[in-house]
Amino acid sequence: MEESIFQPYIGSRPIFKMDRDILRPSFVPDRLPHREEQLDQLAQILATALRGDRPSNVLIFGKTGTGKTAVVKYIENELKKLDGGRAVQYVYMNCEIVDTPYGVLQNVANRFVENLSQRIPFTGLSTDRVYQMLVEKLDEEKRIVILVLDEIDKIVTKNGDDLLYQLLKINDDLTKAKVSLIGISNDLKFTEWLDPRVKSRLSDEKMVFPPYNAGELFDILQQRSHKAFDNGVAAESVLSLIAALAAQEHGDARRALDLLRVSAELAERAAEDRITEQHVQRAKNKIELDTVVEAIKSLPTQSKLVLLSIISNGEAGADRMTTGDVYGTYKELCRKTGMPVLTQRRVTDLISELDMLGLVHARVKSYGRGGRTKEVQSAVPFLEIKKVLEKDEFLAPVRGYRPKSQTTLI
DNA sequence: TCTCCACTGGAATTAAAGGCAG
DNA sequence: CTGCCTTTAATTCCAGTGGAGA
Ligand SMILES: Nc1ncnc2c1ncn2[C@@H]1O[C@H](COP(=O)(O)OP(=O)(O)O)[C@@H](O)[C@H]1O
Repeated sequence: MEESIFQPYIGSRPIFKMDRDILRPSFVPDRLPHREEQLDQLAQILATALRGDRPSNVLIFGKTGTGKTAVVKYIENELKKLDGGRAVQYVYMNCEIVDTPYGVLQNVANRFVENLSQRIPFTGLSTDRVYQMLVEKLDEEKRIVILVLDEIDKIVTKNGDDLLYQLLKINDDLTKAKVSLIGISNDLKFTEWLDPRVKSRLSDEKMVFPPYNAGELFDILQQRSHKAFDNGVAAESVLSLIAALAAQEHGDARRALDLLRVSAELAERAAEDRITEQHVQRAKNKIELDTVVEAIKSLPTQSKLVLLSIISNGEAGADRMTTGDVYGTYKELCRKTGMPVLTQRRVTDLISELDMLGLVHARVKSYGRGGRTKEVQSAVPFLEIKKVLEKDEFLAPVRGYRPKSQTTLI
Protein backbone atom coordinates (compact mmCIF):
# COMPACT_ATOMS: atom_id res chain seq x y z
CA MET A 1 0.00 0.00 0.00
CA GLU A 2 1.20 3.47 -0.81
CA GLU A 3 2.33 5.74 1.98
CA SER A 4 -0.18 8.49 2.50
CA ILE A 5 -0.61 11.29 4.96
CA PHE A 6 -3.78 9.57 6.07
CA GLN A 7 -2.00 6.34 6.79
CA PRO A 8 -1.68 6.71 10.53
CA TYR A 9 -5.35 7.56 10.86
CA ILE A 10 -7.19 5.09 8.74
CA GLY A 11 -5.56 2.02 10.25
CA SER A 12 -4.32 0.23 7.19
CA ARG A 13 -5.60 -3.19 8.15
CA PRO A 14 -8.30 -3.67 10.69
CA ILE A 15 -6.99 -5.59 13.66
CA PHE A 16 -10.41 -7.00 14.28
CA LYS A 17 -13.76 -7.02 12.65
CA MET A 18 -16.12 -4.38 13.88
CA ASP A 19 -19.50 -3.57 12.52
CA ARG A 20 -20.14 -0.15 13.96
CA ASP A 21 -23.70 0.03 12.71
CA ILE A 22 -24.67 -2.85 14.94
CA LEU A 23 -23.67 -0.83 17.97
CA ARG A 24 -25.48 2.33 16.92
CA PRO A 25 -28.74 3.26 18.64
CA SER A 26 -30.66 3.14 15.35
CA PHE A 27 -29.97 -0.57 14.88
CA VAL A 28 -32.82 -2.84 15.91
CA PRO A 29 -31.55 -6.34 16.73
CA ASP A 30 -33.61 -9.38 15.83
CA ARG A 31 -34.03 -10.29 19.45
CA LEU A 32 -34.55 -8.06 22.48
CA PRO A 33 -33.48 -9.94 25.59
CA HIS A 34 -35.47 -9.19 28.75
CA ARG A 35 -38.20 -7.37 26.94
CA GLU A 36 -40.27 -10.39 26.02
CA GLU A 37 -43.17 -9.31 28.19
CA GLN A 38 -43.35 -5.83 26.77
CA LEU A 39 -43.05 -7.14 23.22
CA ASP A 40 -45.90 -9.51 23.88
CA GLN A 41 -48.11 -6.90 25.41
CA LEU A 42 -47.57 -4.39 22.64
CA ALA A 43 -48.00 -7.02 19.95
CA GLN A 44 -51.30 -8.03 21.47
CA ILE A 45 -52.52 -4.44 21.53
CA LEU A 46 -51.46 -3.62 18.01
CA ALA A 47 -52.60 -6.91 16.47
CA THR A 48 -56.02 -5.31 16.38
CA ALA A 49 -54.78 -3.22 13.50
CA LEU A 50 -54.27 -6.29 11.34
CA ARG A 51 -57.97 -7.03 11.62
CA GLY A 52 -58.71 -3.51 10.43
CA ASP A 53 -59.74 -2.12 13.78
CA ARG A 54 -58.24 0.78 15.62
CA PRO A 55 -55.93 -0.38 18.41
CA SER A 56 -56.12 1.20 21.85
CA ASN A 57 -53.94 4.15 22.58
CA VAL A 58 -50.85 3.26 24.57
CA LEU A 59 -48.75 5.15 27.04
CA ILE A 60 -45.24 3.86 27.62
CA PHE A 61 -43.06 4.86 30.55
CA GLY A 62 -39.40 4.22 31.22
CA LYS A 63 -36.08 5.98 31.69
CA THR A 64 -33.80 6.55 28.70
CA GLY A 65 -32.17 3.45 27.33
CA THR A 66 -34.71 0.99 28.69
CA GLY A 67 -35.61 -0.19 25.23
CA LYS A 68 -38.86 1.70 24.66
CA THR A 69 -38.02 2.88 21.18
CA ALA A 70 -36.44 -0.46 20.34
CA VAL A 71 -39.58 -2.37 21.28
CA VAL A 72 -41.85 -0.03 19.35
CA LYS A 73 -39.64 -0.23 16.26
CA TYR A 74 -39.40 -3.99 16.56
CA ILE A 75 -43.16 -4.37 16.57
CA GLU A 76 -43.39 -1.94 13.69
CA ASN A 77 -41.15 -4.19 11.61
CA GLU A 78 -43.07 -7.32 12.55
CA LEU A 79 -46.37 -5.67 11.76
CA LYS A 80 -45.12 -4.60 8.36
CA LYS A 81 -44.11 -8.14 7.54
CA LEU A 82 -47.62 -9.41 8.18
CA ASP A 83 -49.43 -6.49 6.67
CA GLY A 84 -49.22 -7.11 2.95
CA GLY A 85 -51.73 -4.49 1.92
CA ARG A 86 -49.97 -1.74 3.77
CA ALA A 87 -53.20 -0.80 5.46
CA VAL A 88 -51.31 -0.13 8.66
CA GLN A 89 -48.94 2.80 8.66
CA TYR A 90 -46.54 3.90 11.30
CA VAL A 91 -45.50 7.48 11.89
CA TYR A 92 -42.71 8.10 14.33
CA MET A 93 -42.29 11.56 15.77
CA ASN A 94 -39.74 12.68 18.31
CA CYS A 95 -41.31 15.48 20.27
CA GLU A 96 -38.02 16.62 21.68
CA ILE A 97 -36.92 17.56 18.19
CA VAL A 98 -40.28 18.69 16.86
CA ASP A 99 -41.72 20.33 19.94
CA THR A 100 -44.49 22.62 18.73
CA PRO A 101 -48.11 21.83 17.83
CA TYR A 102 -47.66 23.29 14.38
CA GLY A 103 -44.49 21.32 13.85
CA VAL A 104 -46.00 17.98 14.82
CA LEU A 105 -49.09 18.39 12.64
CA GLN A 106 -47.03 19.64 9.74
CA ASN A 107 -44.51 16.81 9.95
CA VAL A 108 -47.11 14.10 10.30
CA ALA A 109 -49.10 15.43 7.38
CA ASN A 110 -46.02 15.63 5.20
CA ARG A 111 -45.37 11.91 5.68
CA PHE A 112 -48.47 11.37 3.58
CA VAL A 113 -47.58 13.86 0.86
CA GLU A 114 -45.49 12.40 -1.91
CA ASN A 115 -45.68 15.40 -4.22
CA LEU A 116 -42.96 17.80 -3.11
CA SER A 117 -44.85 20.87 -4.29
CA GLN A 118 -47.76 20.04 -2.01
CA ARG A 119 -45.72 19.77 1.14
CA ILE A 120 -46.90 21.89 4.01
CA PRO A 121 -44.51 24.77 4.72
CA PHE A 122 -42.86 24.99 8.11
CA THR A 123 -44.34 28.37 8.85
CA GLY A 124 -46.96 30.78 7.60
CA LEU A 125 -50.21 28.89 7.99
CA SER A 126 -52.49 28.80 10.98
CA THR A 127 -52.43 25.64 13.07
CA ASP A 128 -56.09 24.97 12.35
CA ARG A 129 -55.39 25.09 8.66
CA VAL A 130 -52.59 22.54 9.00
CA TYR A 131 -54.86 20.31 11.05
CA GLN A 132 -57.46 20.43 8.29
CA MET A 133 -54.88 19.51 5.69
CA LEU A 134 -53.71 16.62 7.85
CA VAL A 135 -57.25 15.31 8.19
CA GLU A 136 -57.77 15.52 4.43
CA LYS A 137 -54.54 13.72 3.68
CA LEU A 138 -55.17 10.94 6.18
CA ASP A 139 -58.68 10.36 4.96
CA GLU A 140 -57.66 9.85 1.37
CA GLU A 141 -57.37 6.15 2.00
CA LYS A 142 -58.80 3.51 4.26
CA ARG A 143 -55.97 2.80 6.65
CA ILE A 144 -54.89 2.59 10.23
CA VAL A 145 -52.26 5.04 11.30
CA ILE A 146 -50.20 4.38 14.38
CA LEU A 147 -48.74 7.65 15.51
CA VAL A 148 -45.81 7.26 17.86
CA LEU A 149 -45.02 10.34 19.90
CA ASP A 150 -41.64 9.80 21.53
CA GLU A 151 -40.64 12.08 24.39
CA ILE A 152 -44.26 13.14 24.56
CA ASP A 153 -43.69 14.78 27.94
CA LYS A 154 -41.52 17.40 26.26
CA ILE A 155 -44.33 18.77 24.17
CA VAL A 156 -46.78 18.71 27.06
CA THR A 157 -44.57 20.56 29.53
CA LYS A 158 -43.75 23.12 26.90
CA ASN A 159 -47.07 23.67 25.17
CA GLY A 160 -49.75 22.09 27.31
CA ASP A 161 -52.07 19.33 26.19
CA ASP A 162 -54.07 21.13 23.50
CA LEU A 163 -52.33 19.26 20.71
CA LEU A 164 -52.96 15.90 22.36
CA TYR A 165 -56.59 16.81 22.90
CA GLN A 166 -56.88 17.59 19.21
CA LEU A 167 -55.10 14.42 18.11
CA LEU A 168 -57.13 12.23 20.44
CA LYS A 169 -60.36 13.32 18.84
CA ILE A 170 -59.07 13.37 15.28
CA ASN A 171 -60.97 10.14 14.63
CA ASP A 172 -64.22 12.09 14.87
CA ASP A 173 -63.14 14.03 11.80
CA LEU A 174 -62.03 10.95 9.85
CA THR A 175 -64.27 8.59 7.95
CA LYS A 176 -61.94 6.19 6.16
CA ALA A 177 -58.76 6.37 8.19
CA LYS A 178 -58.27 5.64 11.87
CA VAL A 179 -55.52 6.90 14.13
CA SER A 180 -54.03 5.31 17.25
CA LEU A 181 -51.57 7.06 19.49
CA ILE A 182 -48.55 5.62 21.21
CA GLY A 183 -47.02 8.05 23.70
CA ILE A 184 -43.56 7.45 25.06
CA SER A 185 -42.43 9.30 28.15
CA ASN A 186 -39.35 9.34 30.37
CA ASP A 187 -41.30 10.89 33.16
CA LEU A 188 -43.85 8.93 35.14
CA LYS A 189 -45.39 12.08 36.51
CA PHE A 190 -46.04 13.87 33.26
CA THR A 191 -49.70 12.84 33.25
CA GLU A 192 -50.17 15.34 36.05
CA TRP A 193 -49.91 18.01 33.39
CA LEU A 194 -52.77 16.49 31.44
CA ASP A 195 -56.44 17.27 31.54
CA PRO A 196 -58.13 14.20 33.10
CA ARG A 197 -60.01 13.49 29.88
CA VAL A 198 -56.86 13.59 27.80
CA LYS A 199 -55.15 11.45 30.38
CA SER A 200 -57.73 8.69 30.35
CA ARG A 201 -58.11 8.63 26.59
CA LEU A 202 -54.38 8.53 26.00
CA SER A 203 -53.74 5.77 28.49
CA ASP A 204 -56.16 3.07 27.44
CA GLU A 205 -53.18 0.85 27.91
CA LYS A 206 -50.15 1.53 30.05
CA MET A 207 -46.75 -0.08 29.91
CA VAL A 208 -43.76 0.40 32.17
CA PHE A 209 -40.21 -0.39 31.20
CA PRO A 210 -38.09 -0.96 34.30
CA PRO A 211 -34.37 -0.14 34.14
CA TYR A 212 -32.07 -3.00 33.27
CA ASN A 213 -29.86 -4.47 35.96
CA ALA A 214 -26.24 -5.39 35.37
CA GLY A 215 -27.06 -8.98 34.44
CA GLU A 216 -29.60 -7.96 31.84
CA LEU A 217 -27.25 -5.38 30.39
CA PHE A 218 -24.62 -8.07 30.17
CA ASP A 219 -26.91 -10.24 28.06
CA ILE A 220 -27.70 -7.34 25.76
CA LEU A 221 -24.03 -6.52 25.37
CA GLN A 222 -23.11 -10.12 24.70
CA GLN A 223 -25.72 -10.48 22.02
CA ARG A 224 -24.52 -7.36 20.26
CA SER A 225 -20.82 -8.07 20.59
CA HIS A 226 -21.36 -11.51 19.04
CA LYS A 227 -22.67 -9.79 15.98
CA ALA A 228 -20.31 -6.87 15.88
CA PHE A 229 -16.96 -8.52 16.67
CA ASP A 230 -15.03 -11.69 16.15
CA ASN A 231 -14.72 -14.00 19.10
CA GLY A 232 -12.26 -12.84 21.70
CA VAL A 233 -12.35 -9.14 20.91
CA ALA A 234 -14.69 -8.37 23.76
CA ALA A 235 -14.03 -10.71 26.67
CA GLU A 236 -16.74 -11.50 29.19
CA SER A 237 -14.87 -9.65 31.90
CA VAL A 238 -14.91 -6.54 29.75
CA LEU A 239 -18.61 -6.88 29.07
CA SER A 240 -19.37 -7.28 32.77
CA LEU A 241 -17.42 -4.16 33.55
CA ILE A 242 -19.41 -2.20 30.98
CA ALA A 243 -22.64 -3.68 32.26
CA ALA A 244 -21.76 -2.73 35.81
CA LEU A 245 -20.90 0.83 34.82
CA ALA A 246 -24.10 1.25 32.83
CA ALA A 247 -26.16 -0.26 35.63
CA GLN A 248 -24.98 2.55 37.86
CA GLU A 249 -26.28 4.99 35.26
CA HIS A 250 -29.90 4.00 35.92
CA GLY A 251 -29.52 0.89 33.74
CA ASP A 252 -29.20 2.69 30.45
CA ALA A 253 -28.67 0.24 27.57
CA ARG A 254 -27.76 3.03 25.21
CA ARG A 255 -24.95 4.03 27.53
CA ALA A 256 -23.76 0.46 27.68
CA LEU A 257 -23.66 0.11 23.91
CA ASP A 258 -21.94 3.48 23.52
CA LEU A 259 -19.32 2.39 26.01
CA LEU A 260 -18.75 -0.80 24.08
CA ARG A 261 -18.47 0.99 20.76
CA VAL A 262 -16.12 3.71 21.99
CA SER A 263 -14.01 1.18 23.87
CA ALA A 264 -13.65 -0.78 20.66
CA GLU A 265 -12.71 2.33 18.76
CA LEU A 266 -10.03 3.16 21.30
CA ALA A 267 -8.69 -0.37 21.12
CA GLU A 268 -8.64 -0.19 17.36
CA ARG A 269 -6.84 3.12 17.34
CA ALA A 270 -4.23 1.74 19.72
CA ALA A 271 -3.78 -1.14 17.27
CA GLU A 272 -4.62 -3.73 19.90
CA ASP A 273 -6.41 -6.92 19.07
CA ARG A 274 -8.87 -6.86 21.94
CA ILE A 275 -10.69 -4.51 24.24
CA THR A 276 -9.20 -4.18 27.70
CA GLU A 277 -10.66 -2.80 30.90
CA GLN A 278 -8.41 0.20 30.46
CA HIS A 279 -10.06 0.99 27.17
CA VAL A 280 -13.39 0.90 28.92
CA GLN A 281 -12.30 3.32 31.61
CA ARG A 282 -10.89 5.66 28.99
CA ALA A 283 -14.02 5.34 26.93
CA LYS A 284 -16.09 6.29 29.93
CA ASN A 285 -14.06 9.46 30.45
CA LYS A 286 -14.11 10.27 26.77
CA ILE A 287 -17.86 9.90 26.51
CA GLU A 288 -18.43 12.02 29.59
CA LEU A 289 -16.21 14.81 28.37
CA ASP A 290 -17.47 14.63 24.79
CA THR A 291 -21.07 14.88 25.92
CA VAL A 292 -20.36 17.94 28.00
CA VAL A 293 -18.28 19.58 25.27
CA GLU A 294 -20.97 18.98 22.68
CA ALA A 295 -23.65 20.37 24.96
CA ILE A 296 -21.60 23.50 25.56
CA LYS A 297 -20.70 24.08 21.93
CA SER A 298 -24.35 24.13 20.97
CA LEU A 299 -25.32 26.57 23.72
CA PRO A 300 -26.60 30.00 22.70
CA THR A 301 -24.17 32.83 23.41
CA GLN A 302 -26.15 34.19 26.34
CA SER A 303 -26.07 30.81 28.07
CA LYS A 304 -22.35 30.59 27.43
CA LEU A 305 -21.92 33.96 29.10
CA VAL A 306 -23.82 32.77 32.14
CA LEU A 307 -21.80 29.57 32.29
CA LEU A 308 -18.56 31.48 31.91
CA SER A 309 -19.62 33.76 34.76
CA ILE A 310 -20.18 30.77 37.01
CA ILE A 311 -16.89 29.17 36.02
CA SER A 312 -14.94 32.40 36.42
CA ASN A 313 -16.33 32.98 39.89
CA GLY A 314 -15.53 29.41 40.78
CA GLU A 315 -12.02 29.79 39.51
CA ALA A 316 -11.58 32.92 41.57
CA GLY A 317 -12.10 30.84 44.66
CA ALA A 318 -15.83 31.13 45.21
CA ASP A 319 -16.98 27.64 44.42
CA ARG A 320 -20.54 28.29 45.50
CA MET A 321 -22.32 31.49 44.68
CA THR A 322 -25.76 33.07 44.56
CA THR A 323 -27.77 34.17 41.58
CA GLY A 324 -26.83 37.74 42.42
CA ASP A 325 -23.12 36.90 42.23
CA VAL A 326 -23.59 35.21 38.88
CA TYR A 327 -25.56 38.17 37.58
CA GLY A 328 -22.89 40.63 38.68
CA THR A 329 -20.15 38.84 36.81
CA TYR A 330 -22.47 38.22 33.89
CA LYS A 331 -23.18 41.93 33.48
CA GLU A 332 -19.50 42.69 33.40
CA LEU A 333 -18.89 40.00 30.79
CA CYS A 334 -21.68 41.45 28.68
CA ARG A 335 -20.08 44.88 28.88
CA LYS A 336 -16.72 43.55 27.81
CA THR A 337 -18.12 41.52 24.96
CA GLY A 338 -20.67 44.06 23.82
CA MET A 339 -23.49 41.56 24.15
CA PRO A 340 -26.88 42.80 25.33
CA VAL A 341 -27.50 42.45 29.07
CA LEU A 342 -30.51 40.28 29.86
CA THR A 343 -32.62 40.77 32.96
CA GLN A 344 -31.98 38.83 36.11
CA ARG A 345 -35.34 37.14 35.66
CA ARG A 346 -34.09 35.68 32.41
CA VAL A 347 -30.67 34.78 33.79
CA THR A 348 -32.38 32.83 36.58
CA ASP A 349 -34.04 30.72 33.90
CA LEU A 350 -30.80 30.29 31.99
CA ILE A 351 -29.12 29.02 35.16
CA SER A 352 -31.94 26.52 35.59
CA GLU A 353 -31.46 25.35 32.02
CA LEU A 354 -27.75 24.84 32.63
CA ASP A 355 -28.69 22.86 35.70
CA MET A 356 -30.98 20.63 33.63
CA LEU A 357 -28.15 19.98 31.22
CA GLY A 358 -26.01 18.94 34.15
CA LEU A 359 -23.43 21.65 33.51
CA VAL A 360 -23.99 23.36 36.85
CA HIS A 361 -25.61 22.48 40.13
CA ALA A 362 -28.27 24.91 41.27
CA ARG A 363 -30.68 24.55 44.17
CA VAL A 364 -32.76 27.15 45.92
CA LYS A 365 -31.68 27.78 49.45
CA SER A 366 -32.65 30.24 52.11
CA TYR A 367 -30.01 32.29 53.87
CA GLY A 368 -32.47 33.63 56.42
CA ARG A 369 -32.12 37.37 56.49
CA GLY A 370 -29.72 36.99 53.63
CA GLY A 371 -32.68 36.16 51.44
CA ARG A 372 -33.77 33.17 49.46
CA THR A 373 -31.90 32.40 46.26
CA LYS A 374 -30.23 29.71 44.21
CA GLU A 375 -26.92 28.36 45.35
CA VAL A 376 -24.97 27.77 42.16
CA GLN A 377 -21.88 25.70 41.55
CA SER A 378 -20.11 24.64 38.38
CA ALA A 379 -20.32 20.93 37.58
CA VAL A 380 -17.69 20.90 34.85
CA PRO A 381 -13.90 21.10 34.92
CA PHE A 382 -12.85 24.76 34.76
CA LEU A 383 -9.88 24.59 32.45
CA GLU A 384 -11.23 22.34 29.73
CA ILE A 385 -14.57 24.07 29.57
CA LYS A 386 -13.11 27.53 29.58
CA LYS A 387 -11.11 26.53 26.54
CA VAL A 388 -14.25 25.39 24.78
CA LEU A 389 -16.17 28.53 25.70
CA GLU A 390 -13.41 30.81 24.54
CA LYS A 391 -13.55 29.36 21.07
CA ASP A 392 -16.81 31.23 20.58
CA GLU A 393 -15.93 34.33 18.62
CA PHE A 394 -18.41 36.43 20.56
CA LEU A 395 -16.53 35.60 23.72
CA ALA A 396 -13.15 36.50 22.27
CA PRO A 397 -12.94 39.82 24.18
CA VAL A 398 -13.01 38.04 27.53
CA ARG A 399 -10.36 35.39 26.93
CA GLY A 400 -8.40 35.04 30.13
CA TYR A 401 -10.95 37.06 32.09
CA ARG A 402 -10.82 37.10 35.87
CA PRO A 403 -13.68 38.55 37.87
CA LYS A 404 -13.09 41.54 40.13
CA SER A 405 -12.79 40.30 43.68
CA GLN A 406 -16.30 40.05 44.98
CA THR A 407 -16.63 40.15 48.70
CA THR A 408 -20.18 38.93 48.68
CA LEU A 409 -19.27 35.52 47.35
CA ILE A 410 -20.07 32.80 49.80
C1' DT B 1 -42.25 37.76 63.68
C1' DC B 2 -39.72 40.45 60.10
C1' DT B 3 -37.35 40.77 56.11
C1' DC B 4 -34.21 39.98 52.70
C1' DC B 5 -33.26 38.38 47.85
C1' DA B 6 -34.82 36.04 44.62
C1' DC B 7 -37.87 32.40 43.02
C1' DT B 8 -41.71 31.70 40.07
C1' DG B 9 -45.92 31.92 37.14
C1' DG B 10 -47.96 34.30 33.59
C1' DA B 11 -49.10 37.97 30.46
C1' DA B 12 -47.25 41.01 27.10
C1' DT B 13 -43.98 42.32 23.69
C1' DT B 14 -40.84 41.89 19.87
C1' DA B 15 -38.85 40.05 15.85
C1' DA B 16 -38.36 36.48 12.40
C1' DA B 17 -40.19 33.66 8.84
C1' DG B 18 -43.52 33.08 5.47
C1' DG B 19 -48.19 32.11 3.39
C1' DC B 20 -52.21 34.30 1.21
C1' DA B 21 -55.66 37.54 -0.69
C1' DG B 22 -56.30 41.59 -3.23
C1' DC C 1 -46.04 43.58 -4.90
C1' DT C 2 -48.24 44.96 -0.41
C1' DG C 3 -50.36 44.57 3.76
C1' DC C 4 -52.05 41.48 7.00
C1' DC C 5 -52.20 37.30 9.48
C1' DT C 6 -50.17 33.12 11.88
C1' DT C 7 -46.68 30.56 14.80
C1' DT C 8 -42.64 30.44 17.42
C1' DA C 9 -38.71 31.68 20.30
C1' DA C 10 -36.70 34.73 23.25
C1' DT C 11 -37.18 38.12 26.39
C1' DT C 12 -39.27 41.71 29.40
C1' DC C 13 -42.55 43.20 32.74
C1' DC C 14 -45.34 42.54 36.76
C1' DA C 15 -46.32 40.85 41.08
C1' DG C 16 -47.41 37.28 44.50
C1' DT C 17 -44.67 33.96 47.37
C1' DG C 18 -41.36 32.04 50.84
C1' DG C 19 -37.54 29.86 54.05
C1' DA C 20 -35.13 30.77 57.88
C1' DG C 21 -31.72 33.78 60.47
C1' DA C 22 -31.74 37.99 63.37
N1 LIG D 1 -33.59 -5.59 25.42
C1 LIG D 1 -32.72 -5.08 24.55
N2 LIG D 1 -31.98 -5.89 23.76
C2 LIG D 1 -31.10 -5.39 22.90
N3 LIG D 1 -30.85 -4.09 22.72
C3 LIG D 1 -31.54 -3.23 23.48
C4 LIG D 1 -32.50 -3.67 24.42
N4 LIG D 1 -33.03 -2.59 25.03
C5 LIG D 1 -32.43 -1.51 24.50
N5 LIG D 1 -31.54 -1.89 23.56
C6 LIG D 1 -30.69 -0.99 22.78
O1 LIG D 1 -30.34 0.13 23.58
C7 LIG D 1 -30.38 1.32 22.85
C8 LIG D 1 -31.34 2.31 23.48
O2 LIG D 1 -32.62 1.79 23.51
P1 LIG D 1 -33.90 2.67 23.22
O3 LIG D 1 -35.01 1.77 22.88
O4 LIG D 1 -33.58 3.72 22.21
O5 LIG D 1 -34.15 3.34 24.60
P2 LIG D 1 -35.29 4.37 24.97
O6 LIG D 1 -36.15 4.61 23.78
O7 LIG D 1 -36.00 3.70 26.10
O8 LIG D 1 -34.55 5.59 25.44
C9 LIG D 1 -30.77 0.95 21.44
O9 LIG D 1 -29.60 0.85 20.67
C10 LIG D 1 -31.41 -0.41 21.59
O10 LIG D 1 -31.18 -1.18 20.45
